[in-house]
Amino acid sequence: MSGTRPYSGLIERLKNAGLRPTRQRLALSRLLFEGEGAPDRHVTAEQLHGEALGNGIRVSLATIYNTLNQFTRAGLLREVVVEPGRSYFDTNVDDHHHFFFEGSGRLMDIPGESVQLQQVPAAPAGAKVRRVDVIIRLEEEE
Amino acid sequence: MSGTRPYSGLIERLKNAGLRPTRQRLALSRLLFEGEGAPDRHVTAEQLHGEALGNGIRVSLATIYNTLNQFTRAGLLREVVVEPGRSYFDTNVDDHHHFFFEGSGRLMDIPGESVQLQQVPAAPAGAKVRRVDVIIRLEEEE
DNA sequence: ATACTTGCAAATCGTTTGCAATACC
DNA sequence: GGTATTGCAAACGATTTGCAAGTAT
Repeated sequence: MSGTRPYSGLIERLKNAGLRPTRQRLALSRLLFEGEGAPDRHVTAEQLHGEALGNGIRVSLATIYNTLNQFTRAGLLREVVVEPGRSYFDTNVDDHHHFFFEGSGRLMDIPGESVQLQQVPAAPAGAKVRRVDVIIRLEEEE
Repeated sequence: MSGTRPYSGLIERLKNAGLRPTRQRLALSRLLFEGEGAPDRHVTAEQLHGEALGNGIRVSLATIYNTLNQFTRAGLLREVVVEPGRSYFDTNVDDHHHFFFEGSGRLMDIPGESVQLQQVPAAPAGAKVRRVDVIIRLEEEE
């Protein structure tokens, strides 16, 4: 299942982000950015941990958390808050919004152009808009 | 500070929601729906607890949590998720969106009409839209 | 009287942290 | 070699839960 160029540009990518390309960071990058479902992945720490273990990658959950946070700070990931008490990380860092399936807890990108705010209200004085999140919460029918 | 009609329609409101109007539920309703800042309040459990204690209302934090959840289920409150690890409850149950001040963790309503989605993408097959949340994240300038 | 609520303390969940061992440059 | 990173286990903060005691109808 491993390709011929196992680490393509991932090492560079990590270095550019100011992160040492360690074994675990590389392996996780691979899952996140080149794995099944990339480039539009939405993972929780637990999920990624399970996936790593399933692929024979030995990483502690603490490292998963640390890595996800570092990647987020470095701009490689984006954190999405939809549920109290659980964080999702999105491999798509561009401007876009989300569908959230309430039943299964699954998150899905909405292509950037298909939601358009007609008018974003002016930010209150002394504040500036850092980001606009649109979450369309879905109920799954049987 | 207590008015002449201390419980106005709150008892009815609770009864209609299928909740017994107990001492603590009434007191909390009063803070939430008739207190300072009503009818547009955004509280965390901790905040409401502190406020209750400050007003001489003896309630346990567990009861605050249970009450907020019951009120939410009953449609008297709406839960807003903006930060990982902290839940806000909104006394405004109508359709509307929020400004979120990242520095202070303060939440503010945006009047319903001033944000308009130009086109809400169709829900994926087998799912229907339950709610659309728009959160405008603000950075406070100095 | 009966069923529902409350408070407390303990339990749980997701996440973070301290620190000794280990890997990277 | 020196610094950054990892893993483990303990610590944490927010929230939930079990159960005995109290309260509403």
